[in-house]
Amino acid sequence: MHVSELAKKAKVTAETVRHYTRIGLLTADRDPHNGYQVYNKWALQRLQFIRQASELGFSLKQIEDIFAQSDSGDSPCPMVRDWLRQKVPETQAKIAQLQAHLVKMEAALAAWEKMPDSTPDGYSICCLIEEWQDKATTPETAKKGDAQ
Amino acid sequence: MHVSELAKKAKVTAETVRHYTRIGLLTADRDPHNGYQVYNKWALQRLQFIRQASELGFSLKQIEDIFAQSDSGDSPCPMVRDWLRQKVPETQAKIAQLQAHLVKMEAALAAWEKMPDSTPDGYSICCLIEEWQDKATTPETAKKGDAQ
DNA sequence: CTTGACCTAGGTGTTACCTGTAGGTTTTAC
DNA sequence: GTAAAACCTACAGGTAACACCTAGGTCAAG
Repeated sequence: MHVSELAKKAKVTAETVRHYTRIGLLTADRDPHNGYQVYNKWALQRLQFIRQASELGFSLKQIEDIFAQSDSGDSPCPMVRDWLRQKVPETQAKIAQLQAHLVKMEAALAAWEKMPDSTPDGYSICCLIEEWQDKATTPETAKKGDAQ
Repeated sequence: MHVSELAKKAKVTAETVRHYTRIGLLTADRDPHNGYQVYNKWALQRLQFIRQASELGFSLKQIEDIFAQSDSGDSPCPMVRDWLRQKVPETQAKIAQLQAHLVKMEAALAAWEKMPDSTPDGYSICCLIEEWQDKATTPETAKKGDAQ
């Protein structure tokens, strides 16, 4: 099958398929007739695997490593397990951060119902965002974990 | 103050300050003596604003727009409010997705305690990830049905 | 006067794609 | 029976939001 067909089957864009092919995550034969990329069913399986892993938060680089391990005849499972164990607390942290933001946003939206729009006066840019700086900057939730 | 001092005060890296300056989010005077960038307290305020907005999920592009609006004498508040209103459901969706992943990961880790590592056999790449494909993907989402 | 900490500019690297261009192929229309 | 429309392809370059690197200029201390 060609790029688009494979893409449809895996519910990704054709460009994504090309991207994965470019970086070597997928391999394809060439149709001698027109030079098109031709994928087989193993490519579909790999692609589905990539999407699964990707959705779980694995980077394409890591997925490449998994494939390399697998292709060299070793089980990638222990590696994957280790990564996942790391990912659990990371994901929890991300969720916590997003939830904090959500709370901020909702509080802000609620508060702003009563606040007038502030015209910039040289002191403040947008009271809507600055307001929170005072109340909302997390005192104990150090956000140094932002920089990855 | 120079780059590093400003960076320290806002708890970002000097590179970040330079980046924001390069793209015009921050402005600086030049020390005529040596050509160093010199920031004032308004720059610090803007930088803190950028960080606040950024953490709320605004892109630098959007922040640029907020500044442009603000600098042209109009209140950016209505714009910001609208964006935030959009962001709330988006954030909720992200949280839901992450939580789903978390559940998957934890379930997988638990299940894998009892599963053997699979050596690649040509059929499967890593059972640890593939296993879930069956359980975790929406059951009715049959992936055939292509009219080709 | 050298060491080390800081600064400059511009450039490439990163991640995971997306967009744009130029052209080949297949289908539909007359 | 051919010509335009519709759809496909490949490859180059762009995007966000920085980080890092090169190669050098500057400044206070020893």
